[in-house]
Amino acid sequence: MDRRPVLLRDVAAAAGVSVPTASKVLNGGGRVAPATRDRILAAAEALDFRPDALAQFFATGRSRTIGVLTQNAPATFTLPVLVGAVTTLGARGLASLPVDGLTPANVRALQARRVDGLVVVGDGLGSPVHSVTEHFDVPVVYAFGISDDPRDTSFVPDGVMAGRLGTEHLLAGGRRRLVHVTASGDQAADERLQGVQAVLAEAGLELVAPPARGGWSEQWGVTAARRLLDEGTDVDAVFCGNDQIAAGVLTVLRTAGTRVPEDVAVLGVDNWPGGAAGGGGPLLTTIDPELGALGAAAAEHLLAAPPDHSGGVVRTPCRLVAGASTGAAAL
Amino acid sequence: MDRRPVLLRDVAAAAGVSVPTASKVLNGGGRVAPATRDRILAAAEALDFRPDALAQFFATGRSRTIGVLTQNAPATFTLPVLVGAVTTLGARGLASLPVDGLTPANVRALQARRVDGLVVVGDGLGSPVHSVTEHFDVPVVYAFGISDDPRDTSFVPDGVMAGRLGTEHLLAGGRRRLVHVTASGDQAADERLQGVQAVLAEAGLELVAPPARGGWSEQWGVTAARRLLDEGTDVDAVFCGNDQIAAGVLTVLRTAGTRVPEDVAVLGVDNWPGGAAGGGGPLLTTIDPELGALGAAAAEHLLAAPPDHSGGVVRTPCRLVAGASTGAAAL
DNA sequence: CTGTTAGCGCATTCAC
DNA sequence: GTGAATGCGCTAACAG
Repeated sequence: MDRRPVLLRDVAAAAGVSVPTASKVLNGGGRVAPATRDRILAAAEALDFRPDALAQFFATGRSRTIGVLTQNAPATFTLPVLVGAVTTLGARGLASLPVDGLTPANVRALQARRVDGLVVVGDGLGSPVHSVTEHFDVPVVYAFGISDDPRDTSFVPDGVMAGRLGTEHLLAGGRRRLVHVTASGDQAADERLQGVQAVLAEAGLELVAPPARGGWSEQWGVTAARRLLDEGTDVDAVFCGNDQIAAGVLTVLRTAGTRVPEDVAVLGVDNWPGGAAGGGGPLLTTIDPELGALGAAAAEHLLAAPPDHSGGVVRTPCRLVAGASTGAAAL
Repeated sequence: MDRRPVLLRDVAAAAGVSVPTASKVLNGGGRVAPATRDRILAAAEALDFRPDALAQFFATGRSRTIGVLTQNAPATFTLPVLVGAVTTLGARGLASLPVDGLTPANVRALQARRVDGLVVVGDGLGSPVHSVTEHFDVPVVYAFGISDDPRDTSFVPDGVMAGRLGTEHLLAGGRRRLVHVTASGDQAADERLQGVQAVLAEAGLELVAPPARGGWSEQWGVTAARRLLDEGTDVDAVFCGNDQIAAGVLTVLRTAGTRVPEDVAVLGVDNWPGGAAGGGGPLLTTIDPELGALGAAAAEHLLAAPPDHSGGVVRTPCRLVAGASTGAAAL
């Protein structure tokens, strides 16, 4: 269980070479005679040599640890990003040091720990993430939030694609009279709306009413839906900016005796538990932003790139989750 | 950005002492004159000294990294446990090395990495986790799965408590005629049932029908509910073994014109998105197993304990999430 | 191609 | 109480 571990010097001795030579070979390294190389590899194999990671890190100056700096860890949307990043790193043999709060103290902690790279997880498109790249001499990537320094690379969900996917789905289902209920003054909302309008335009259509813009809440969904009913707008699909709004809309429509999806289809965004499902299979059709994949993509970027100083914003794809509310799944 | 870092020898020099002395002081260490101690601390502070973590790890032989070995990472219930553990560790300055799959190769990888401890995340109570404790000379703890070696410490959700909480909630709501629909041949199901029966017994009641035991699926919920209706059992609450079953039950009841919660209350377990919510607030009342907290507790155990070789199974508490299906929240 | 010489930064013996 | 000596295990730079 704790016999003296096999050291590199043991391997070297067994192979009849010096320690540095063995080191080179085992690191895939430099010019060594094939014969001796084989001898060394054989010896390492035979002795079950496993290099002391700590010594290696110390000697090379790399920790094989990546910092994950979240702006707001408890947040709903942060978690999947965190998981995606951490598991991706783990699969590559890299440890993660998750730290919550973009504070100077945390930045210092990460520096002290000598992380080899940093994933900064933001809190959505609402507010930019303050760049911390300057404070590190290792690569930094931003996920689910856009760095306020354009030279940084940021990964965010593709909001336009969300809008497009949903709208295409509705059109494919034969809907033609769409309205959009969403939040105002929010970039994510703007992008989704943009996607909606683009697809409609390509189909020679447009929204049957101006986008209804309020907040992200279920309450806003209720309000907007009531307004629609009051105004008697002729509608066959309500595309909501998120699932909460959709939940509010659904409640009102049902209460009013409107059949979903027969009379009106309803569609949300986020694939968020609170609104996305109910008894009898997926209820609400929604767009999943695939935040886990986003976190993974950001992590991969960190590893892949000899810091490609391209910078900029990378939009990662989302996915439609068909449910009953658009008639795509049985109730 | 990358000025030469401040070394311990710089601090020592500034304080006019030797390196070892400075080392002792900064490690909270041994017998040093208060005067010099203060001088050293002041110097460290002034120079903004941060010890090189890599060198420290190397010298001390500890990596401040904890392995997280999951049996099935993509699994639904594994994720919250992972997050709980990883964030808890991170908050304590410990990195995590998440590795999926309980394979010899992965065990070796973790050993090579010289982790200071290991959290093994299982896949529920269904099957025991094969103990890997023997392969490590650092503490190992098991979460969301029970090690097959009784000397290990395992953290699992308290199933009996889940049954108790739900039943107490139903009784508090005035329900008296309960049935229980759950899976068969499953320890988690057994525990929940046990909790249900215990509380009923304490209230001088019993289930109005034998527990209906099938699978964990929504389909089983449908089947069981139909059977109940067919048999005309007089019931005012259906406690389901999980949310999926509850979803099936709900569908049938509604279709049959039974009012929920007026005529019959329905309750699930898991707080699982697919069944737990719908438009208009939390729909299904359910029991949240608090798996994040479970993962956190397991991690804490690893750190807290001078390996308390107590071993055994620790049950972590769950929480009732009141929803509309038991009349606890407005529809 | 190979081995010799250094040194990474810190913590831990011990003398003094 | 303090400092001088030593070693952790490996990799990197040079010399042969």
